[in-house]
Amino acid sequence: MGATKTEFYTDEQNKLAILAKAIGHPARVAIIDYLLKVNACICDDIVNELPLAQPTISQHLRELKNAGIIKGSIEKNAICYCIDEKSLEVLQEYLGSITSKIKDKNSKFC
Amino acid sequence: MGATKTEFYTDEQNKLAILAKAIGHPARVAIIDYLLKVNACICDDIVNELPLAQPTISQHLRELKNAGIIKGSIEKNAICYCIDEKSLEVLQEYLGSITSKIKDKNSKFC
DNA sequence: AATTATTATTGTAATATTGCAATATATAAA
DNA sequence: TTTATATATTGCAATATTACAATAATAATT
Repeated sequence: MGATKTEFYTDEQNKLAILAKAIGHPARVAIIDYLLKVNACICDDIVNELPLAQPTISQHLRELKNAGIIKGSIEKNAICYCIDEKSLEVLQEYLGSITSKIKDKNSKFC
Repeated sequence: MGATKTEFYTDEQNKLAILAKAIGHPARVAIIDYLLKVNACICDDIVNELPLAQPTISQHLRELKNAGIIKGSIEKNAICYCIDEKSLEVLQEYLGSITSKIKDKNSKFC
């Protein structure tokens, strides 16, 4: 026990869960916010911005990257990270479809 | 170590992370999908729908409820769960603001 | 080549999550 | 009141996540 039964769910359900999970930590929300604020790619500035050690930031960046939320490219001797809006749109559209479905049906069930 | 440094982040960052985290498990995505499919409130039908034991479902429902994603009301001798679109909209709008910001700036940084 | 700066990896401790059996609770029906 | 039905709680084992120190790897600079 203890392990998620990934194989039971649809690919879409798993994909959405992976995306949401990646955003599901305040440090990673803060990283996303920071990447937006500075308008682009940042490297170890994040380490100075957040109260976390460099390996921890690196770990969070990897998780965001694995989920497809950010992408990184080599820039001089640093790595340049920025947001990949495509995957965020997937999640956004999912949420949008839910809220619009509920509104369409104007359901007042509970 | 091991504990998230919640107190450092803004309330909004923590709130968004809690919402996203709640969606960040395929079982909970499946529960949301099912609640939508049957168009309303469901009780232990979820237990028959998903490959998880009743206590596990109950636990996932509690997490969705704590995050404000679903709400439950007592209905006969069962409890009637359905989606509370308000909190999903918060997350949706956050994601929307990100993607539109990126598109506005038409940034090609990496 | 040695130094510096930036990011990644490894190992590990603390904590959190996932899942379930067993049990408890609560309400409806008999 | 007993029985059946639906949901919640507790306790526990397995697994995953979070965070960091130490170290490695990589690339630019001197």
